[in-house]
Amino acid sequence: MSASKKDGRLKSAKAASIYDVARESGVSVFTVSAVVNKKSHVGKKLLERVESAIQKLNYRPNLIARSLAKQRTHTIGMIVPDIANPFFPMVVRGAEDAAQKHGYNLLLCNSDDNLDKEESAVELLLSKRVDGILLTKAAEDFRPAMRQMIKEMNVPFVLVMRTYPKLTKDAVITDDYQGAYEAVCHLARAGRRRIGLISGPLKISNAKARWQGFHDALKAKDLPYDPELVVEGDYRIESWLGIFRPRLTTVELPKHQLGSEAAELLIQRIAGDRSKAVVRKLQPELRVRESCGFALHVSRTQSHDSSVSEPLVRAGR
Amino acid sequence: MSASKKDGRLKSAKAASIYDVARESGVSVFTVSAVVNKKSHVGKKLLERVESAIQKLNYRPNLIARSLAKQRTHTIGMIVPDIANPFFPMVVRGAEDAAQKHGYNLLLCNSDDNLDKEESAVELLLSKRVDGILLTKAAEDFRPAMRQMIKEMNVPFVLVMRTYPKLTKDAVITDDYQGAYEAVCHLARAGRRRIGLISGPLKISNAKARWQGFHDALKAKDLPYDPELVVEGDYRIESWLGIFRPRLTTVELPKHQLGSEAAELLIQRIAGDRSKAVVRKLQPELRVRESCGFALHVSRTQSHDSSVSEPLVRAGR
DNA sequence: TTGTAGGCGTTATCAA
DNA sequence: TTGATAACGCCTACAA
Repeated sequence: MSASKKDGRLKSAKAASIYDVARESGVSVFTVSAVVNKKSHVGKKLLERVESAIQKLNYRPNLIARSLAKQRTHTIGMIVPDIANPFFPMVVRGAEDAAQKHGYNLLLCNSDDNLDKEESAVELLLSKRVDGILLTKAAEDFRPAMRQMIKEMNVPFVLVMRTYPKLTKDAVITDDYQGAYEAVCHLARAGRRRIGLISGPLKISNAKARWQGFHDALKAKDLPYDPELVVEGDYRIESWLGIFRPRLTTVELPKHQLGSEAAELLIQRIAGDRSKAVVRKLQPELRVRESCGFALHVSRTQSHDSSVSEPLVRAGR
Repeated sequence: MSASKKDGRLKSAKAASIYDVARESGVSVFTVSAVVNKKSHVGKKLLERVESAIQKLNYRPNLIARSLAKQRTHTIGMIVPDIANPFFPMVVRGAEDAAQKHGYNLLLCNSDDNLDKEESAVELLLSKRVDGILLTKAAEDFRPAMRQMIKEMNVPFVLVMRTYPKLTKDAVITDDYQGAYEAVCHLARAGRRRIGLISGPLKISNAKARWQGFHDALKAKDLPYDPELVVEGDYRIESWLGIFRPRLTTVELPKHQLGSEAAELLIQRIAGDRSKAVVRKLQPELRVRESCGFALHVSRTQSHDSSVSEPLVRAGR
């Protein structure tokens, strides 16, 4: 009676259930459940029998059934505009790291910044009974129907990169204005007088905020604003940027942190935290490079992210 | 009896179930189920009653319960080494597109090319009863325990980017040898004599295959092999590459296709296709740039992917 | 410490 | 065309 042969027979059969284990070890399902979940003390004898039965049948708890019984899936839904857009992988990674740490998994959806896709993704995630949703936006704004959903939703919801004034939901965003402002100030202090900006499309609120910070800082420092030095690039430009000579001074968005903080916040809510909604503003990191004349590294966050950079401020001579 | 008030009350309550809908509309759960799934003809009267009840209660089928009953989750598990590695986002996007098209979702895991994490990810996915698994590898090889699991697994399994000789499982990989070989031949035909290679770490089989193709092609074309012209970069180098002047000729891996074909294959298996395992070798696309003296675009695949490039062959003068 | 039985929200079988 | 009712695999009072 070689086990391998027996296993071979069972191969294409259904996976063993808690009942199979109970039968095999001659105990009740309760006992098996207690063993599997390490709850309630189980006598040594039974424990051993159950454990060997589990081994023998290669039993693996069915998390779907557990989810149904406990009304918890330990799954987080994450909607991003496009995972292939270089901005998001690190955000997703941050979220996954935090999720993983707390025993959660990520169900990933791409919305292409298309409001219909976004809505149906939310619908789907709700039907799949995820414990919470991370909604990441790049360009498009919220549609009334979506705002309504978000408001009435009774599963936790954390917005990433976007929010709107009257929203009473959690959000994790970057302090774009401040990041640009400080970058300009820094360059000005370094004696630069012709400071330019490479940013994303100005119709996007983040890019607009950056421009505003850039603009206000110039004014504060009594420097001229020269439209010629403002480039409204698309986001793909960013991965160029580290190799220009002289290398450009940039403002790095804490992408990994963006994802991980959002996930942490979400998980806190899932755990039952009913305190007032928060909007967490993350500070970008100024990465000073040769373009500003000397190498100084000002770290304002403990960002994980150091591979790809979000372009922002550039100094000419 | 304003509906909004009633909804307000129900807000933090549990979501409506099929029983609630049945009660509300005075029919059996069967009828509701039939309406929801558009199966079995339901009389016009009942249909209307059920539909309005669904509307009123904001009923949303519980896909967890459905999964348990149907033994299908419509979820695919996808394991990647690191979504933040620029190679993978497009692969994941390809998989997601194909999955989405067939009504599947993606549960994403990062393995960091760490065999323990990889194994526990597989375990978890199996426990979550995903319908199939997409395993993407970059560097590490398969561990015996893993090979065993893959072999005995009774959920479909498609390997991406890696396989091994005796494996009798589906895989989608790139024809690295051929890609490099043809690129060199092309450059040689264009009259180039000093041809160099920028590749990934040579301990990785793909990079090795590329080097081999590069090497063999040089030999076939009677060109000298100069170790000085071979750079063993890491993969991050690739996103630089489009802006060098003269721009380098590269071999693009069909990343999106890699993901989508793998997912399509997997879904086919999930649907019950029991035919012999296949190893699909995707042909890379040679992107000819100034570095080879003229601009010709040779397309060998219908790859979606045109944003970031996988560096490969470079011609000097 | 261990067992029994009901519930979680669907689908599916078999009658009516 | 509809309606009961038993799975699906797990958790969890409540009992023993």
